[in-house]
Amino acid sequence: MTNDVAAILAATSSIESIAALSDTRSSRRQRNAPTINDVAAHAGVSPMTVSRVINGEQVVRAATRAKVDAAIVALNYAPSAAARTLAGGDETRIGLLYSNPSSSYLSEFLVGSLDQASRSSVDLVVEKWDEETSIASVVAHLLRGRIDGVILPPPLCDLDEMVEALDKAGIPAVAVASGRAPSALAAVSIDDRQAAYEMTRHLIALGHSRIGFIKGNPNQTASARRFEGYVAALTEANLPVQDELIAQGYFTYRSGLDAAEHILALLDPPTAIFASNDDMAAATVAIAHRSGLDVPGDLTVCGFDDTSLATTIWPELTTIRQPISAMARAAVEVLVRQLKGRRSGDAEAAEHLVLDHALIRRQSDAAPRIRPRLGGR
Amino acid sequence: MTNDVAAILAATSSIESIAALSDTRSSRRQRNAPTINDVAAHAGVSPMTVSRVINGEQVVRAATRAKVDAAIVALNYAPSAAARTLAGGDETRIGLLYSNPSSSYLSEFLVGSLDQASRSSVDLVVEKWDEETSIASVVAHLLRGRIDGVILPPPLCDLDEMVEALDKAGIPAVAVASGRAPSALAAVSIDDRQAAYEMTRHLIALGHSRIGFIKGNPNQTASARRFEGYVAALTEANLPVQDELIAQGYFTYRSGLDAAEHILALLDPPTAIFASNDDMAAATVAIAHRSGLDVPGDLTVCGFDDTSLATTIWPELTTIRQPISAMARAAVEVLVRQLKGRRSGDAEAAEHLVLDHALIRRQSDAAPRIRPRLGGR
DNA sequence: GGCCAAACTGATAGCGTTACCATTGCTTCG
DNA sequence: CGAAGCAATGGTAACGCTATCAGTTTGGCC
Repeated sequence: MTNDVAAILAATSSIESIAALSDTRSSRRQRNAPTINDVAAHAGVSPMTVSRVINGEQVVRAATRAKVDAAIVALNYAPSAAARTLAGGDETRIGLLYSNPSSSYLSEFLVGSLDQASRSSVDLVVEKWDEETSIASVVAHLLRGRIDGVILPPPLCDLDEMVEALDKAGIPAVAVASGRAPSALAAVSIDDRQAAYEMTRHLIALGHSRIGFIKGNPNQTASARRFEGYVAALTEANLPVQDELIAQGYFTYRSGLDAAEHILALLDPPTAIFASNDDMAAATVAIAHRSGLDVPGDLTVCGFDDTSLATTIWPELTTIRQPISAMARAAVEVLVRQLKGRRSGDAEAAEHLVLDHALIRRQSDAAPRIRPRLGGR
Repeated sequence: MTNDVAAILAATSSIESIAALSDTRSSRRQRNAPTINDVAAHAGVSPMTVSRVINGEQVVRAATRAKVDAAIVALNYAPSAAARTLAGGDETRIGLLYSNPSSSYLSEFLVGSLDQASRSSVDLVVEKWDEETSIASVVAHLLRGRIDGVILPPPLCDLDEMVEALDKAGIPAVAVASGRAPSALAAVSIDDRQAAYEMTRHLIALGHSRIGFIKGNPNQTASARRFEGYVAALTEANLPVQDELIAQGYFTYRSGLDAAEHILALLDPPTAIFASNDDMAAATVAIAHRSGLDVPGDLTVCGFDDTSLATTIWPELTTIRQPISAMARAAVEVLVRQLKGRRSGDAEAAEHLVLDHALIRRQSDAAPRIRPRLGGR
C-alpha cells in the first residue's frame, strides 16, 4: 500500500502535475511565495528532505541534494524565518540597551550586532535608556517584551544599579568594553590597560619624556584601566608621573578642550598629550592649533578608540583601534551561548572574552622637536 | 450541549485547575513561556478572545478585557512574534541598504528605522554596500534573502543604476533625503532648497552681504537643491552671486578644509560662510581658528544637517536640523504601506513625504564686525 | 415576555517549518 | 540465506497564533 503511493510519487516526480494539483492555494495565503512543500513537490521528495537540505544536514544523498537545490533555484524559494523559529522552538530575543555613547561608536556597534543577530537567527531589540527613565521601568519593559538577555555597551555596563536590576530580574547580560574585573557577568572587552601601556611606551620610544594625560570619565571603569597603563609605562621607563601633566576629562570634546587648555597653559608644557579617547584628542588638537602650535611638530597628540573622528580631523590621529564591530558580534554570540546553556540546564561560568586592540599610527605623533630627553621636573 | 460546556468553563474559570490540567507540556516546548492558551484558560475565555484583547480590537466587552488583562499580567505573558507573523500571513522583510554615510547620520537613521520596523512588525535587514560589490549581486542577495522592499538613504538614493536595478527586479524602494524631482520612486525628504534659502536669508538679515558657500558632493542631488536655495536668497536680496565666494566641497571634513582655505585666502574674504553640511562647516571653523580668526566674531560659519558634530565642536554650529530619525521612521512606514497596497492589488502612486526642517541657532553666527553693508564687489 | 438585530465570543482550520519516530531499501555478517 | 544493522527518506504532529465563520449573548422595542 504505502509502496504504491511511493511509486506514484516517484512516477510523477519529474512532471509538473503535482505542483499544479497542489495549487489549491488557501485563501489565507496573501503572498504566494513558494513554500517548502512546493519545493518538495517540484523535486519529487518529501518536505522533510528539503528541510534537511536547507539546514545543511549531512545525511542527504548527494543526488537528492542536487535535485532539491535545483528545485530551490527554479522556484526561487527562501525559507520563512517566522515558521522556522516557531517550529524550531527556540525563539530568542536579545536587547541592546544603549545610553548616549558617541554616535560613531553606536553605529558601528549596531551594525555589528545586527549582523551577528541575523546570523544567529535571534531577534535584536534596540532600546535607548535615558537618565530620566527609572531602571526598574526599563527592566520591566524588557520583561514585557519577552527579552531573554541584554547587551550592555558602555557606559551602561558600568552602571551597577542596572547590572544588579537585570540580575535580580533573571535576565542574563553581557558587558561590553567594561574595565571592571571579571565577575559573574559575562563580558567582552579589550585590554585597556595594556593598550594604554603600549601607546605610552610608543610615545616614550619616540623620545618624549614629558607626556600629558587626559583621563576619561570616572563613571566608566575603562578610564581607570587606561590611566593605569599610562602610569605603568612611565614607571617602567623610570619617568616620573607628574600630577600637573594629568587632567581630568569626561570623554566629551568639551571636557577635552578644558583639559588640554589646562595642560598647555603650563610654564613647561609636555611635548605629547595622550587623551583617553578620540574626542578629547581632537579637542586637544584644536586647542594646540589655536595656541599656534603645530601638531605633531610642536605637540604630539594621541587618542584612543579609533572612531571616525580620528580620521575626520587633520592631522589624522594616532590612536588605539578598538574592534567595535567584532566586540558587538562577540557579545551577541556570548549571550546566545549563555542563553542556550541556561535553557538546557547546565549553567556554565560566564565567559570573558578579551579581543585584540591595535596601535594605529597616523599623522599626529612625532619625535619631540627640542629637549630630546631631560627627564627631571 | 455547548451551553453546558460554557457553564463548566465559567465555573472553573477562577480556579487554577484548568491551568493545572493543561500542564501536559509538550516535550518540544523548550522554554516554558506562557502561551495564549494558558492565558485563555486562566481568564476563562477562548484563545481567540485573548488574541483580540492583545491586538486592541474594540469588539471585546470591557469586563472580558479586564479579565484577560489580569491573566496576562498574572502569567507575565508576552505574545510570540514568530507565531504572529506566521499566522497573520504577511511576513514582511525590508532591507536598509547603506553605503558609508557619516556615522552619526547612520546611527540616528538606524535607531529610527529599527524602532519603526518593530512597531510595524516587519523585519529590518541592514546591509552595507561597498563600491566593490556589483549592483547586480546586491540585488540578487536581496532577492535571495526574501527582502520585499528596500530603504535607500543617501547617497544610494541618488545612484541611478541602483534604483534602476531594484526597479527591474521588482523590489519597491524608498529614497530618503534625495534632492531629485519626484518620480515613480517613493521618497521621504526635506525641502533642501527652502532650508538653504532660509539659512541664507538669516545670514543676510544678520547684516552679511558677502556670504561664502561650500557646495556639497555633486553625486548627491540634494547638493544642487541647497545651492539653489543659497542663490535664490541672494538674488532676492539683490546681492550678487559671486563665483569667487563659492567653493566645491564633497561633504567631507577634508574637502571642507580645502574649500575654506580657498575662500579665506581671498583678498576680500566673506564675513560669513555657509557650508552644505556640518563636517565642512567644522572644517571651516578649524581653518578660521588656524588663521587667527574668531568665530563668530570675525567670521560667521553655518552648517547643514545638525549631526552630532555640530554640538561637539566649539563654538557649536548654527545649522539646519534634518529630522533624520523621523525620516527613517517615515521611510519604513511609506514602504510598508506601499508593500501592503501592492499585495492587495491596488498600486497607488508612490508617496512623496516632505518633512519639516528647522534652523537651529547656536554660537557660530553673529552680525559682521565691520563694513555693515556695502553690497558691491 | 418575546423577538430581532447587533454586539460579542468561540470552534475550527490553517500559516510554513522542524522534531521525532517509522519506514524503506540495502549492505553485511553469522 | 535470513537476521541484523545502517543510511536515507517519509509521515505525523506539533510550534503559538489569527482568519473566518458560526454560534451565543445582550439590549431595545413592541
